[in-house]
Amino acid sequence: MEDEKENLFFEPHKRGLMKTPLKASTAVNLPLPESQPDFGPLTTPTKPKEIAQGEPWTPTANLKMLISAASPEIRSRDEKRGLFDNRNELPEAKDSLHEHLSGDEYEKSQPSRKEKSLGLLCLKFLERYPKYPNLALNNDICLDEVAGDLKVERRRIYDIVNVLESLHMVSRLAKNRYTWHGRHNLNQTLQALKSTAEKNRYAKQIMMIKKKEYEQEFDFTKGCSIEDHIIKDDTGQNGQPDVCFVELPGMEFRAASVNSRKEKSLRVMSQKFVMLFLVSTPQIVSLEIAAKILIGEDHVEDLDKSKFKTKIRRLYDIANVLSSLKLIKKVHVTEERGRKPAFKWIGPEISPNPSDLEVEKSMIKVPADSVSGCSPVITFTSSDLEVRRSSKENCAKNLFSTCGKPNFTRHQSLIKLVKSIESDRRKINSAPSSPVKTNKAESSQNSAPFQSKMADLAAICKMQLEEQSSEPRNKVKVQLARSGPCKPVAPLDTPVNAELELTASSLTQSLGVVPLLPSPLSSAVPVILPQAPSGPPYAIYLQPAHAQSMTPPQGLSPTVCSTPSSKATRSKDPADATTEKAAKDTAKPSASTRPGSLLPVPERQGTKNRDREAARERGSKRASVFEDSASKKKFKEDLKGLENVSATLFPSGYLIPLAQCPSLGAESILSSTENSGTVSPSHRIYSSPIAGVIPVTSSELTGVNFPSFPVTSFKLMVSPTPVAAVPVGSSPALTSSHAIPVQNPSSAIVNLTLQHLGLIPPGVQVSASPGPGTVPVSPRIEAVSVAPDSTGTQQGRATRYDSPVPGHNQPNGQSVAVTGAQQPVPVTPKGSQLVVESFFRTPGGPTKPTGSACTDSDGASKTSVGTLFVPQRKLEVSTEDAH
DNA sequence: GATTCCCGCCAAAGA
DNA sequence: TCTTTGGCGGGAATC
Repeated sequence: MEDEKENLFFEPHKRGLMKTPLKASTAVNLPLPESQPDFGPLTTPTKPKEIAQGEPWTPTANLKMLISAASPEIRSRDEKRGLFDNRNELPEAKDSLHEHLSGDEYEKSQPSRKEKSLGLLCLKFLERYPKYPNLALNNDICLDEVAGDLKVERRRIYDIVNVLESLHMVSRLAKNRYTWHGRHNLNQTLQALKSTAEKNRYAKQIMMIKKKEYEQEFDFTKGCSIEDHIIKDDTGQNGQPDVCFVELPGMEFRAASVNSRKEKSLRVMSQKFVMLFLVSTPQIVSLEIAAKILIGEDHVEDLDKSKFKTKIRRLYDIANVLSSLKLIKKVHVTEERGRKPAFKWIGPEISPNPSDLEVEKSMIKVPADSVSGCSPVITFTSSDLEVRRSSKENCAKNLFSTCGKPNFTRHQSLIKLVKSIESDRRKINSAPSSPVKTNKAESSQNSAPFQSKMADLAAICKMQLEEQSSEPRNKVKVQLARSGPCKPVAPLDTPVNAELELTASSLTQSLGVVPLLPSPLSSAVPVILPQAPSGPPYAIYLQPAHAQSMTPPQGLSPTVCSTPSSKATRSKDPADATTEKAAKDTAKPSASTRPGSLLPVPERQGTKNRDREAARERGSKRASVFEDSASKKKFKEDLKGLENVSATLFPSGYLIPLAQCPSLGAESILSSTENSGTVSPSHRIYSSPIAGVIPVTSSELTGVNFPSFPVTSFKLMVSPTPVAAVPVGSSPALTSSHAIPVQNPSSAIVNLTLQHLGLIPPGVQVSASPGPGTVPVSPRIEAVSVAPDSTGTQQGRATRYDSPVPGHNQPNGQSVAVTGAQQPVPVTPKGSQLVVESFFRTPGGPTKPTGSACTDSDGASKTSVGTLFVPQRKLEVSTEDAH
């Protein structure tokens, strides 16, 4: 039926422009283009009021109106049936009613809250456009016009559009103008989101949160505040890079503004929310859990209840829109604590990438997550080396893949960073870039036209890179290299891994990349999501690190661990000792209770602040919100100093190569205090994020195919940035980063990445000079910070530059230019687009028509497969999910 | 009392 | 400087 609408799309903006959105109060249903085919493009929407005036309100109409007002369901049903013929009449009705009814009566006739709901508004909005519009037609959307037509504030339209944009159903064309794509890109987007979610181990996070809840309920009576949850969650997310936004090639954001506030934007939240569904089994997600996960990514600043409430509000907004899209529906999950509002995914099933299934063959298992007892194991294919090797090309490609994306998220922290390293960047940037995204949403569909241009850009970039590469630069030696973060971890983990191997295979989660360090850094790092070979190409941007993010979130994590229950469970594992130790190194600093930290002074400061904060939060949750705010502010201020330091070291806003994730995951595991103990081979309880805990024996585990943790192997595009893994930002990393003078972030990143990938020997360093050619398109790309030292887990962060880098063409990766400093200058949209597409292309994946250099590398692109085993610690409670 | 979520203030970003 | 965007949270409608 939706198809029916195809080709019926009318260009709203051509129908009369309403510069100023009408007041919501006057809102009434307006005729939609679809419903009024008569409307020519140039047709001027009838003005209800005008029409109404002078027209007698018939008793029948009056009755109709009253019924409609009194019974939203009826009205809604009428709308759905397309029988809302009175749409035009409604305004009249209002006026008439106003005249005929007394004040109270009139008020009653006013649209109820439900009628003004965002969901209903979204339905109206959607009615205006065909689900599958003819792309050849002009599908522009003028927000003002829509707002006017729907008689709502433009603000509300933004809410809808932002969510739709997160699904790439619309894309911003220009100020006040969007392009309607309908559902053409929906599946692709969902696929990308799912892959991203897997990489981010959202399923695991959900599970952990649930687990913690259970623990709190049963293990100790002391109530835990939201803050506690959040903090713990944070820990659980170790190192998980915050995903800013998943873009599809050609669908990049156009407005820098869009990126500026990205980290908290409705778009990002919407994507994350959707991701939760895509990786959950059953696909039901409660708002509470979703909020916690989302907040967790925002770190310290979001630890108070007010933030939680705000998040919930936003989730409702998003949920309403998604409901209107028929992607989710509201349900309730009943748990020990009572019913919780939740939403169930009713949208299209997104099948895992075919390639994902391959992964499981031989893998090296590393306890991925220390989080409370559940220690998921990240498995890497034995062919990892090969992957790395091949990754060279990918690496180069990845490093520059982002070139094309001028509009990466740019976080404030980035701005700071940018300033601090501005001088460096100047050297680097030469390429002209425009902040504006040239690509239209449609571009994704019509990339061909850009191919040649993109190819040119790629060539240019390549040249520039080569030039740069020739330049010797100071390099920061990053020992991340081959062993990468994993190395240090490996020894410790070995025993655990063995166990895991025995039991875990079945439980593996498809989290290929697990950037899981809870480190705040992660949030700061922009990540490039590896795309499944078969999956649609997409880029994920890590959320720019907040100042807070820079500080080790782990500080919080320790807290989590400290919980009695968690400790008990964790300690059980023999591996714990080792892992914990490692974790301590990383986490301690952050631990509120542990003053002594390995962190450098700045870090400590931050840690202290954090600790203070954490202590305050936990100890005296009661602190008023105001206090929290004040303290937070103070904390932020305190962090500023740190931020400057860390910022430079850990620029945020990069794309992180997922391929690196494994290592990260390993690190995260180590860093996480909880992980090791969690897995007991013999008897485990599996808890599905959604469903709750299911006791499973090891044998069961192996034999059982967990729906919730389907093992999917995914190919990671070897992103140039091993750094990505770095982001994992374990606190140690931060520390190290500070300690290490990174003169040239890019160089460090490159080295790190290469080493990490095994492309170059640890000792070898490649100088990456950000060349003008590299043109880090987006400012977001920043220097990479590496944390070589402590624990060996380094968390370097690679920042991704948006510059289209021909680098991918260079197998060696030497030429890879990583600009530590990015030029603020945005890359030309075209270039960016090109980059993006090619960048994400996996060999198996959609072939890129464009002959851009990127493609070359693609062919070679390797993906590292990562499997995450998530053996569950025994949870005694199971959640009941409403379906 | 809890859940939903509308509403619009106001600041950031853009033109 | 004005406009566009959109984060945010008060508080009211509903449950």
